[in-house]
Amino acid sequence: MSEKIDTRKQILEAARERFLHYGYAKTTMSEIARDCEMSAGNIYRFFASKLDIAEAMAIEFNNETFEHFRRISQKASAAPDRLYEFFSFALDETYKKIDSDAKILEIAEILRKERPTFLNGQLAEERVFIVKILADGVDSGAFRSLDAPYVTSEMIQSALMKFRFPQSYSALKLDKLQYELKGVMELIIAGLSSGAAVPEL
Amino acid sequence: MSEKIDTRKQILEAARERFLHYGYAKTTMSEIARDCEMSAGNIYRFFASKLDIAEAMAIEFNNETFEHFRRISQKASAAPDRLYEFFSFALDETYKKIDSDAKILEIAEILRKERPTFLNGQLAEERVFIVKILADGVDSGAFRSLDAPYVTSEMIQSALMKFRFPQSYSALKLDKLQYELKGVMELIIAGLSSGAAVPEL
DNA sequence: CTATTGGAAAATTTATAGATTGTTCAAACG
DNA sequence: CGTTTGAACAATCTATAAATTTTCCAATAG
Repeated sequence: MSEKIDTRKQILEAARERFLHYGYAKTTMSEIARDCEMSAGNIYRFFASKLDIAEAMAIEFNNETFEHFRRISQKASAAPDRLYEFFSFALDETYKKIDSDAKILEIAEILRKERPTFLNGQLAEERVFIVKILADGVDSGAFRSLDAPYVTSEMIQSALMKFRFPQSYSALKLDKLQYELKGVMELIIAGLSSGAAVPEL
Repeated sequence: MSEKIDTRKQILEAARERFLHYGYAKTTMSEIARDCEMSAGNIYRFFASKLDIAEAMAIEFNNETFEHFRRISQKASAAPDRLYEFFSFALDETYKKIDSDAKILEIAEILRKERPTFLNGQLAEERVFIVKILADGVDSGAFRSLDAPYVTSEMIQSALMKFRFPQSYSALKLDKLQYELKGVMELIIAGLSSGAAVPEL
């Protein structure tokens, strides 16, 4: 049973190396299989498709990032600072990873097109951390009380989409994106602040 | 001299009909020229390239929208309402136009790829109206005083990009986009409100 | 002299035949 | 019995030659 898990890991590892080195499109199932000393057909006992290998890779890939997110969301610093640090870290991390390796962008784009729900799932997971920061901020009095913190976290994500997927949504360089993120973040945090007047739209 | 302008208009009109009917890629310079009873080569005395015809079309196209923007920005209603109306109108208008005709999206996408600065110019023009609304809001006391209204308008545009180019930046349907716009707008207007506390980031 | 043309060069697109690849599954294996 | 294979099939990609299109410009027309 643990052997099955090991084989899965082995396939994933072989795929990762190929994908990052040659790109998703340019690596074949046979190549991955050869690296694992098995037949291509056998991979399908562990992954339903090539796309699912990419998805599994992305999940592993994001798990590291989520670990950072958790740490940031649990910091002792003020909620507004944590909220900014959260998105600031996400921008730097994502931008640098993709910038260092065009192959990562290829996989990200493919998943965005072929597995649109996967991305939504990832965003939903991130919302957990955002909601935590919002709740802390409300408790500490830094933020006004929120009718629906979960919905608010969706709106924050919506406004900051451009910075969460920098290379997909714009062609701006990191420093320009950082500058803009800071500006938008100031507006959002001001909008969450205790004194802010929520309009009736 | 007025004849030159007329010819230009004629080319533009012929191109518009072809582009909207058959799409940008599927109409050729010869077809446009034939409609105008001239040779393809002669078009180049009026437009430097086929792309420039599309760009000129987009400018005309946007001028109508800008007229609406101007009207909204000059309304008597409260500044926050005008700000919301501005982006709400932009969303509805853009979404419906593109939804009614896939050819318009084709042109928009081509301009986005081949003429990235053109789009920036259009956004800059829109900022004039946003700055006006912001200034009015500051004067009336609805908004807090702003260090740099122009920069603030850039940040607002950045946060609302998704709604300004709905079909390019997401696959959401109009009602979902309207719902999200309202939520993000509430946050932004709250962030602009007199009581809002601007953080030091 | 300017306006316009028609054809030629360069760039791009289309078509398609051939090869490759993702995926399935009956048969072989351990 | 559960694993694994390798051949088969459909889908996709590649290469490239032919055709089309954009763009330019020397020659022509007015």
